[in-house]
Amino acid sequence: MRVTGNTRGSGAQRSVSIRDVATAAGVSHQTVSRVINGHPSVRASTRERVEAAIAELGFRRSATAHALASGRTRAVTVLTANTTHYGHAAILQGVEEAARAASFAVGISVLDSDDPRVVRDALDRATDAGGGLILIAYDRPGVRALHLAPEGVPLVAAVETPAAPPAAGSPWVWTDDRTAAREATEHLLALGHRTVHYLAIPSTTDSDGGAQRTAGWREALTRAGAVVPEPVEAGWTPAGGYAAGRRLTEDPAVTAVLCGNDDLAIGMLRALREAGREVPGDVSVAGFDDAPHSAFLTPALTTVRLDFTGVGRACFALLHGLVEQGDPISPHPVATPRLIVRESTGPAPGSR
Amino acid sequence: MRVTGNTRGSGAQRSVSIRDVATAAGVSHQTVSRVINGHPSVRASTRERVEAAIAELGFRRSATAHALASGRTRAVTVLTANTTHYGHAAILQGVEEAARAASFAVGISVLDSDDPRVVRDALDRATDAGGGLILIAYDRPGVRALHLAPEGVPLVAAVETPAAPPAAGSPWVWTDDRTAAREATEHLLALGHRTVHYLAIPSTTDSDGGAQRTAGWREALTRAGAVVPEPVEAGWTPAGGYAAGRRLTEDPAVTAVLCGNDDLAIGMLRALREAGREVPGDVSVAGFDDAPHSAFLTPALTTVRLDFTGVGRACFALLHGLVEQGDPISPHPVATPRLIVRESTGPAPGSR
DNA sequence: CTGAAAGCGCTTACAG
DNA sequence: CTGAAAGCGCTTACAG
Repeated sequence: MRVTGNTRGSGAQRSVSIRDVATAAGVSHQTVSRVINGHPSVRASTRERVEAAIAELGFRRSATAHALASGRTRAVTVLTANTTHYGHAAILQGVEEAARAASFAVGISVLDSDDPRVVRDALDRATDAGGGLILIAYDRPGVRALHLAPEGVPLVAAVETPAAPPAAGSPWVWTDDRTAAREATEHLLALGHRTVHYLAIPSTTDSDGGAQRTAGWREALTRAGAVVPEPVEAGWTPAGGYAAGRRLTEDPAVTAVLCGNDDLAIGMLRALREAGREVPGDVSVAGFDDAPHSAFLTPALTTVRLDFTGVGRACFALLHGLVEQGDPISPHPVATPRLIVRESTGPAPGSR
Repeated sequence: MRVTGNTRGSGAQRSVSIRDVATAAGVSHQTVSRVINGHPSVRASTRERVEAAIAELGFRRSATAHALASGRTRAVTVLTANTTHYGHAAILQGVEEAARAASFAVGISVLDSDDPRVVRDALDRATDAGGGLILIAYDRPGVRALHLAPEGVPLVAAVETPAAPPAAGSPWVWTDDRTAAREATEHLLALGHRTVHYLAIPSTTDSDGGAQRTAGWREALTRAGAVVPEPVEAGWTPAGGYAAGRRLTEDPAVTAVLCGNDDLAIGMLRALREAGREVPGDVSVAGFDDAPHSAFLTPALTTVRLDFTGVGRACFALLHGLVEQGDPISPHPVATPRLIVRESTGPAPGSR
């Protein structure tokens, strides 16, 4: 869109440049540049005159010209497979919040599939804009983007809990899902359940030790000497949880189900209800996320609260440090997840 | 961030310019510009050479330089009060989808409050980037932004259903909430309920006839000769619906409640449950939105499906037409909402 | 402390 | 059909 040359009477139009300000203040455009960049070596009186002219003319620096001339784009773009899932949306919110505080613009680009061409194209477009990249690598498209991202582009990723401590310099942020899954499972075990079944979100870690949410669950089971059932992958949505849940409800031995996210738990709850099984009387259900509505479900959902907004903020902070001060990257987990016990989990049937 | 001058061995670095391509192809950078812009007057053989050079060097046009030189930024930024509410997130998804298809970048800026300074600041920052604006004006911050937006900046807004047909040239997109609310209310009335109570989301229309969702509800009631209870404003969240719901449940005359969105309905459902009232046996509840989990609640929620993604796509299409072809703006509603009857609504108690 | 010059990577007229 | 020149609105050294 044309942003130059059409100053309407209304005024809010961009068109006043650094040169206009310079003329009005009786200095060179150079000096105006120094003032807007907070350069120290400007006489106080000069600075004041320039600032007055800026205020009067309503000058705003062109982000475009600044980016081109300086080689630094004050922007990040987040690549994500989805904007409507609670976790993804909350991360975006966190990024935006932190970016705004630092006067960075935030772009968004959604990854439609994990087709390499699609992902590469998204990466290219995000890179074209200049600025850094934040990847939400919780799913296949995101992980693919992480693998395909070009060298040299500043980048931070929100990832699943890594199996092993990542190499220093890996620009990763995560929550400690393994511990969280273990605790949730232990909670269920302590309630007298013989074992805990697991409805998994799709795993993204093909090779290196598997998903840590799954690992934490398995660990708790193993420690307790419980049978470890086959985890069932259910996707991300309530519909997925429902479909997988219907199969699980056919097995009377199932008395406790841990779900990879709250949406899955909602589907599971529904499947249980249709099968005539009481929650938590017959079956206990726990989720992951603590989405805003989870506390208001009936039964209110026991779930692991994950600080997605914090993950978003941390991603931005890391990236910002990287591009502004050239900070060394240290991969790090963000705030520990916390188990919120509500109504959907209870004593195993016949355990008392 | 620095995007120039550091071509790592890995290659994916930006640094090859139009001039590099020109040299490689043995033409002027001018001609390269023509080729990448699809200008017709380039000899086929020349074009091929240039295209080969582009492919070989991995050239990508700098969006920044293009924007500065041409005065057109191929980008839109969406201003919204929230990214986690389903409706807002789905609109964003729709915008992104359409923008991607048109090779536009999409930025996002969240409006923290309706404080004019905050809103003006967000508007300024969004404008600095160049490109057009899409406002989600479903709430006070968004409506404030609509009022405060500078003239001359290309802009489209997703708005509540206007009370009167807007002036030609108003860059607005909406769903027909009035009809939708009327139909949902009629559905409840047809079930034998004496009247329908209304849990409202905050209205943004101060002056011009009030919220159309409310108006549609009122209209249905009036036509049926039913008592019109005072609508109760409940915010946007499940917590808000719950709080307002608790008050409503104290009134035994309440047998049907229409909620301004599904989150409110979830809170209402919870309040009813705690009060020991059956749904739909004692009280019927209907929502607005048809969020993905609404079909899986117990009871599954009767609700009005709103095509938020379609709204997002329409917003972009309008804006795109405006900035690219200078299309005249025609304000228009998007796909008609549809009532989805599920389990949470049923015959009035004692009506049969 | 401040200004004149050159340049960021493109596009836009203007010539030919 | 193609090239040389000027310019978009800034910043970055370089002088003084």
